[in-house]
Amino acid sequence: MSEVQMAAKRRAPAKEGEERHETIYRAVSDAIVEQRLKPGARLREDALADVFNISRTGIRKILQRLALEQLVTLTPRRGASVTRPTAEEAKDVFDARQLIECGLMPDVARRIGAKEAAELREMARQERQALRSGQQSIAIRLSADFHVRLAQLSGNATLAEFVERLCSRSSLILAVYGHRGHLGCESHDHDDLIGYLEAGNGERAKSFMSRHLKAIEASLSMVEEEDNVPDLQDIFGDSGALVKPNTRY
Amino acid sequence: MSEVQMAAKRRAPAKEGEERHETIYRAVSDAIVEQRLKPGARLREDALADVFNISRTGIRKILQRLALEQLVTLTPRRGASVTRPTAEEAKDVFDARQLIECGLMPDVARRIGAKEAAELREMARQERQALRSGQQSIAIRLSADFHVRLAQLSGNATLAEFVERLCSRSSLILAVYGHRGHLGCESHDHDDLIGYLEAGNGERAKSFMSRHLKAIEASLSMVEEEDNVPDLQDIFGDSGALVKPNTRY
DNA sequence: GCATTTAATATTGTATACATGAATAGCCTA
DNA sequence: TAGGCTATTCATGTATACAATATTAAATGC
Repeated sequence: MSEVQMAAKRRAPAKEGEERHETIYRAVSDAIVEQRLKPGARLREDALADVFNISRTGIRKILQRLALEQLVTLTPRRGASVTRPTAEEAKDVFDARQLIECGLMPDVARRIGAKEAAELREMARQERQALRSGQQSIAIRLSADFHVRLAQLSGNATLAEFVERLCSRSSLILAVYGHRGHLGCESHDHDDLIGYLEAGNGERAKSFMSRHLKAIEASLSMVEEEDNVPDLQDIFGDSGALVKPNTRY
Repeated sequence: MSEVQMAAKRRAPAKEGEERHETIYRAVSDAIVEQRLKPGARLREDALADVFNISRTGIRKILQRLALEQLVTLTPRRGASVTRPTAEEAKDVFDARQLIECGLMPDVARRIGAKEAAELREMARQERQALRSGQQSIAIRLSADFHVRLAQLSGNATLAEFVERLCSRSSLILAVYGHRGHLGCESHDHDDLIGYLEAGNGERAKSFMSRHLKAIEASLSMVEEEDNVPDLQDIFGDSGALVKPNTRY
């Protein structure tokens, strides 16, 4: 049993229904964002229900929420699986982040205070630490958290929620298209950004954020991964016929 | 089972589950957007289940989706009701529209063709017609449809979806804070906008959209409606003590 | 031996029954 | 008669049973 499952089970008994569902939602969401559940992975209702000790009813509710956030894909009569973002979706997501996150920087610069800046620095520190200790998945999530917190500081809850969704999906995109060893966010980018914001320089922060996001996007290798069930005919073509069947499988 | 229910069941025939749910979702969503279901209205699961001849299970699924889109508010153990947007939410929504819709105009101007322009003009025409014939609720929805279609033309599905949600919520905001007789969108604004877009003048379209949205927002009367259970202490304060109890209620 | 059809199995879709908690009405008391 | 308490009613939360469909395995024909 994985750590997620164990943790969830330990937490399971003493919680009220409402909070319980939220906990499970976070557990699944985190597992996806941190790539412990990889794109394409099937999420069977029974299995999840067993793991979290609730009935399928509750699981379905959570899966639907995740589906609306586009972290999982719900195929009728086929069930749920972790979304595998396409290259086009990846482009859309990063374009959206350019528009929204950059657009928010002036507002953030206007509203940020010493307390908020300190909080952000602490988040950036944790992120660096995770990177140093090789916990790349954790680092990805912390990075997303940083961007979300930033958006929240703009004071616009609606746009902050959009950014939250975009960051979740970005984590998924990084998980699929990112190079191992080269995490999206450069180590000190976030600290630099905080500096500009704290100095009240919204425009500087805006252009920095733009470059920051462009850098992340540029670091991706946008090759669509093979299907789970690859079209062998397509892969081997005629040459495949030259090989005896059982030498490969 | 009563005869009425039997008859209704016979009537409800040929749709597949998937499509059926989508139909019901649209029915409820439209009713909310068109103000046939007013903010604050309770949406009892049994009642909806009866109306649409499905079990509460399906209704709950739909209510949850609407809740995630913030068209309905789900209060634990109290059920669902049509969301009553606060003034702050209204501001957030219109700020978000400023950022996103205006930001999309250059893209739209680049991608729009004769066919798309014609389609938009037809939508604008229908909207004017609805206005002329006094169908204000319909006009509000058509206006939202116009803005959504526009966003879709940008080619960014993610941002288009955001705009869709913002427009739905805007309809709710208009329903609550809008003056009767003064619909948000001026009659010919949309036609003018199409002109700029078709001319490929993205920057002009952008600034026009900005003014257009500002005009809508400015037309609202942002007075929060009284609560269902007003805080009398807060309202009357000390002066309330000077009045004999039974002269007011 | 391979392909195609058919049976078995597994998984999701839907409805319903029961449990839990909230709102309400009636009752009792002061 | 007003205030508070209790019992009833009503609505939602949750689990489970059953139905429908997809997947897998087996069997049969070519």
